[in-house]
Amino acid sequence: MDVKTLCLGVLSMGDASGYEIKKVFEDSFSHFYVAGFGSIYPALAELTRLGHVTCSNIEQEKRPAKKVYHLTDAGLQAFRQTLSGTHPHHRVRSDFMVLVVFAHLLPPQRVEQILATRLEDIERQLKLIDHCVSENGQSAPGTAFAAGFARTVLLAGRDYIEAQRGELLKALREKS
Amino acid sequence: MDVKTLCLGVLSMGDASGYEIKKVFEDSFSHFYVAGFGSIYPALAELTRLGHVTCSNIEQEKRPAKKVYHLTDAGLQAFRQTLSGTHPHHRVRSDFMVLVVFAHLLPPQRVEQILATRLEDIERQLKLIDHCVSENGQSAPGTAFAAGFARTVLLAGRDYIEAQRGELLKALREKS
DNA sequence: CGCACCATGTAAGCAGTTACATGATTCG
DNA sequence: CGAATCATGTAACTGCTTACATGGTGCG
Repeated sequence: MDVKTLCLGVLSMGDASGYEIKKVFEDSFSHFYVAGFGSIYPALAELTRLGHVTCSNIEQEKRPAKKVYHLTDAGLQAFRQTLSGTHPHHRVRSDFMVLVVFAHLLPPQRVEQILATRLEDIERQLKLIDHCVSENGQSAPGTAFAAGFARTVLLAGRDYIEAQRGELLKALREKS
Repeated sequence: MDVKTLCLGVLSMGDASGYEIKKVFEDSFSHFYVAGFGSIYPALAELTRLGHVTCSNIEQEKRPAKKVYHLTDAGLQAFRQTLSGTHPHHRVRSDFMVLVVFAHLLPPQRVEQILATRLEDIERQLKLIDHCVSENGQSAPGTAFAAGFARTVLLAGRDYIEAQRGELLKALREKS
């Protein structure tokens, strides 16, 4: 699953500019996919070349002109095709977990800070999800399921850290 | 956090060959970091060049010779340094979530299969973690914390899918 | 007056994946 | 007898990140 495919997905929910697509990535997809301008703009150019999207230049007053992209039938078909052939991977790459595993090589104070930072990040993501859910009144059924899934998993992680942080720090302080 | 750093981490737990390091990645780290031979072998070569590890050729009977790597003091110091400067990111890249969000574009049967596959993957990872925990009697305190965290999060995800799958499929079938 | 937001792009570089290449041993 | 395990590596490719480049508007 690449950025091109995700852009098709965003555009299947309505026309948008590259800048607006980036915002959807940040606001709604950030808990399972991250992408910056450096990958989105080239992806949109390539999709235009392939005929999966069309592009209109929209002049604006008191604002820079923007390029609004629109999903074509061929694009929607290609998106469906890609979804059909995609295995439901779910990969985590967590520096947080690495830091925790090797916590005994760090000052306990630093470990405390790592846990606190992780909790803050979780809280931020929870707020993002709640905001999305309250804003998009009736969206696709999958969106609600995905939001609920993410919420549940984040809450479980938060509660675990809060419940076990004392134990971990005690063990680390005892060993040193 | 790159593969080089992770290799230093594995070697901080004891000498190992590239092949054995790969097994540690698969058995113990797979739920938060994935790496293949194509990144591990070049990483070890680079670490040797940097003096972070030393390498001994060990001939074996009825088995190919292997290169056993050993962490140097400089290597451990470099590892600690890297850990100190690493922000505890926790990024998820989930094709599963993408598929769920756009479930309304797929046949309900396929969605059912996606959820089932995800449940199988979770079950597999849970078994891996339980196996690691039971094998490594008394490891570092961070390892136990990390295993518990991963376990908790996986269980929460599994339970959510099991509780909500019926609702999702009902909604999808109603719309089509 | 400085920062954040709106808006689009390019180019260099890096990390990691995938495929290829080789070959003995052991187990079912 | 075929598949899995043990064992190491290279090379091409891909996909993404980061930094650069530009510039008007609105807010505190």
